[in-house]
Amino acid sequence: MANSARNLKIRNSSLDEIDQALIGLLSDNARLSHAELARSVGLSPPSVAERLRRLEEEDGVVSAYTVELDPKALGYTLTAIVRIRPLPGQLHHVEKLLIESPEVIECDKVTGDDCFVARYLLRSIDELDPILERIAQRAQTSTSIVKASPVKRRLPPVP
Amino acid sequence: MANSARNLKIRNSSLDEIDQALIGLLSDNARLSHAELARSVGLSPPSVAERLRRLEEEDGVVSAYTVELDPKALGYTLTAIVRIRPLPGQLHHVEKLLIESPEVIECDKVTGDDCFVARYLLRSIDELDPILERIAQRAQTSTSIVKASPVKRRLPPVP
DNA sequence: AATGAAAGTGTTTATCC
DNA sequence: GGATAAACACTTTCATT
Repeated sequence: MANSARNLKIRNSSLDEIDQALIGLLSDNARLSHAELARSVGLSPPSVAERLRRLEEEDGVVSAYTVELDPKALGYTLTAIVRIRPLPGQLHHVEKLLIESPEVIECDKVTGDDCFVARYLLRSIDELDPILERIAQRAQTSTSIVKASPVKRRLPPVP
Repeated sequence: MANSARNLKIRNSSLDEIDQALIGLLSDNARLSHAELARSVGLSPPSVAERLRRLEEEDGVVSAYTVELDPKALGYTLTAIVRIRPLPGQLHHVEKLLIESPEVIECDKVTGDDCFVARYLLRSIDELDPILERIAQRAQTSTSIVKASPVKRRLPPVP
């Protein structure tokens, strides 16, 4: 599976051009049929199905097919990146608070003075202060508002 | 489309339970067939197709179907979050450098002292210093290594 | 908004190379 | 690893409610 001998092959050499093409096509539209993919890469549909099975189950390179939602269309007009340094003894409370906040769409625990880096989706700037006030009881925070996203979330380079 | 009168409906009221269920099912597996989705939500396949068309084209809530790749399976063992403050006059050079670096999988331009927050995927810790050295000519940086991800990238809350 | 029917496509399994 | 063929399943369009 993902940690088998075959995996070493991927880390050390690379996926062939057809696998790369399949990943590229699916990253643009994960709902393309095997038949459509097959026409694009010049293989038969069963061959495409077998390659995808290997990418998913053997190599573990493809971990999921998912949907992207447009935050704006859902009314989220603002993204904030908040660095959070819990006060002594508050680390677990803070981590739990972040995990249980649905407006936190991503949170990493990092080295350095700031323990957490969280990404918040907000409906308006008015939501920010109450959120920070709640954390302020347990942590120091440093907030940045996202003005633009020069690199929107993209795939890891495929070797 | 995404900015029509219908969009106001979504911002102010909400998607119904079936639309929410469809989004939930597709977020787990974007390749589910209309037939499978229809069985799960208790509608016919053409009704599911029509609802998805509206979510995509009219509401603009569903913006894409995509694939997730496992960074580990591709040999990326480390994630770094780097805050970057360009030196005077270097802002555009720095932004271009970030956009053109494939190891940067996400970068936001933010308010505050740090101008950019970039997420790097690295094959080993040895890659970090050369990357930072290159930026150091044009910007001050502050680097955090990701130790854990209490909240992995998740969808915006659907009202 | 949703349905059923029908025509057109797509998927999957087995077999062969 | 890949192809073909055949049985089965799904998608899409349209008329209907």
